[in-house]
Amino acid sequence: MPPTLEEVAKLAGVSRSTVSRVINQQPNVRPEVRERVWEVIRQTGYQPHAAARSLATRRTRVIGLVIPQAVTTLFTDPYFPIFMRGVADACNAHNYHLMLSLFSHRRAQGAPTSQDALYQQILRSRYLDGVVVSSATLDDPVFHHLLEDGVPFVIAGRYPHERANYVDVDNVVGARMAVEHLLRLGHERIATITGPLNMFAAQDRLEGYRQALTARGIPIDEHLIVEGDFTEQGGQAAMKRLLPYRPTAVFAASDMMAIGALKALREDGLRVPEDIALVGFDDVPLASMVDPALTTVRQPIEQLGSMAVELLISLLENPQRETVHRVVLPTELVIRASCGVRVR
Amino acid sequence: MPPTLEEVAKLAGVSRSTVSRVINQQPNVRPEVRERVWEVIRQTGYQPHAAARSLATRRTRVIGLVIPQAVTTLFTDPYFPIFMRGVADACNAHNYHLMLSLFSHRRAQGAPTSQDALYQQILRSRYLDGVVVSSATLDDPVFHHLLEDGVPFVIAGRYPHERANYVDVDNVVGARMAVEHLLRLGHERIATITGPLNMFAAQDRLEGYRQALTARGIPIDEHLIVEGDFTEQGGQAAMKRLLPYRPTAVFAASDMMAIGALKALREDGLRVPEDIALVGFDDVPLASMVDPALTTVRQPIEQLGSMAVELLISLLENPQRETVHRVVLPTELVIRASCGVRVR
DNA sequence: CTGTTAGCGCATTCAA
DNA sequence: TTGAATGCGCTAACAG
Repeated sequence: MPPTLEEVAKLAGVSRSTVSRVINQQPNVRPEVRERVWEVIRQTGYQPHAAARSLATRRTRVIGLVIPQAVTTLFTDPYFPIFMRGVADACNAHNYHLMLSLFSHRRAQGAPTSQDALYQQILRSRYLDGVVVSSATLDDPVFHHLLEDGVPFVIAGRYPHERANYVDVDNVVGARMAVEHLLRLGHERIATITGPLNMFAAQDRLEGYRQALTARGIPIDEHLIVEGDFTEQGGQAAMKRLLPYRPTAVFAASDMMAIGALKALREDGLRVPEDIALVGFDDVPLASMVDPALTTVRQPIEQLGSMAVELLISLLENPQRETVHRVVLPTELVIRASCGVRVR
Repeated sequence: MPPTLEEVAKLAGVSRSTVSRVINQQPNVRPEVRERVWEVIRQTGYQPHAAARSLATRRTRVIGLVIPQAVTTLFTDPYFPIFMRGVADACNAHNYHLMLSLFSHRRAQGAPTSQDALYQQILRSRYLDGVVVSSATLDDPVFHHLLEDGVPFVIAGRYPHERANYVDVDNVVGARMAVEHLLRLGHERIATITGPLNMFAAQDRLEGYRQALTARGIPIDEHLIVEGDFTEQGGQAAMKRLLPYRPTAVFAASDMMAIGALKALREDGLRVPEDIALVGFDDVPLASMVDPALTTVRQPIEQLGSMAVELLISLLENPQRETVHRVVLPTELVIRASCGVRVR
């Protein structure tokens, strides 16, 4: 049996309150007493009981990372682990713990509980001080529940609700930079493979594509816009549908889709970048390792995760419910071989 | 303010105990009373307070997934997300929650706390009912702490401690099958790129390699054994070191290393499988997508995660501390193009 | 500066 | 079958 506050107090010859003050770094404890208490804490290996503390303080120091409908994407795309590392690092740095809520597409066999019920349970049982939501679709019910239950939350990705705090990357500008680069290289028939359009990230990248072309006075050809799903297979399939329309360049809204497109082009005997230029988005590690190396838009994925957590924590620790916080991180064009520019 | 047991009891016109019995599915409540209480629970949206419940029951229904020294590997290798999906699914299925403890290699800036201190804190604060440990090295201090604190735990991967429960895949047999396959194809100068040898999985795969050769009466040539680190870059570097010794076939202990090796071979102008045969391990999604498609050893990664959780839960729910549980899942040779067999 | 007191919300004896 | 009483381990007023 691990020691309790009570026991530590007895051993140190003080009251529980004093020990409590010591472990909570509160003032108003005589230095020598403080030292004596620390000594006992060290010797006994005392550690406060999390549940007891939570019950008293009404805070858990646990934040949840909610990833709704864990589509296959998440597990093929390197985005996810990198993002999570950012999240985990920030939690560690601030002494918070991380609860992971992944909801698989398929209903778990043993559980009669729906994803919706699981949300409710986790959110309302007050396991969590706050929540980071990632990769949700626009209409995900989690937002409804979060708002209704008044759970503080931060979204990784834009979300246009008046009470939604979020951290996002500048998808519009990133995509525009990519397409502008292709335009500069002389391309005019530029196609795009979008992400699933029920996600804002996908919508925003498409918007960037549109803006770049429009600014150049090039009319949008809807045949050159095909919806993908952020996966490699999706990119490959989308590219096949694009081929009949003979684009000279393609902007894929994710690196994995670009890699899929690369495959489709190869199968069709087309060379990249000689016959067709290709640009991706994300700059995942794989992007620089494929042949030809992918020109792409780098987004600070890990930082996105850290920032989301840090924003959430700042919300938790100074509750200024009035203001809504939004952060947009910049993206950066990384030029490699696949767009046809000769790199040194 | 969410409702408490007390309030529900009042509304239903019964005592707290009765409501408690109802939510905990206990017998000895008159059906009509039970129904009345449920009705109030539904209407109020009552949900038990996790911390209060934990304090009383001394159980949290939270299990931890501890991944020590989150080396880069974890975030490039698709192994990790797939494993985690298995873990998360099993948790959802059994109504447990998942706490993720990732410890980054680099010390988080804000935190003066060492990884060791973080372990202590998480384990001893009784946030967790039990722990699944993955990807630990042999000498990781977490094992010491777990045993000392008496926290129930299951390791994903073999661990030869008398009190250690684990779930593993049959790395030895898997590796042996891979090498035997190469032997059958007529190869005799078979090299291997191992994983980091401070992990049992790496050791075991090397052992399988040795067994296959020895059984065939082929002496082990230490020049043909090079240590990698499970990453693509590591595989590439290892392959380069191997080239002077002119193997005719290579068994890489992970697919990512095999892909790295592929790259090194290409750079050297060698064709796979014509000039040199290549076999990997894992069967990650990427394995079937590279060119040539990788012959590899499939391990049931997702199942490994689920089984680890299920074993842990069974340990938690029927505490038979005497017995130690060990599960070894089978592996399977998947023959594709990179080994030089013509596939239909 | 320190101790006493009173909950936090629930499960669980024990009586009735 | 039900209710009243007790305590899980801690924090936070409030006195002193």
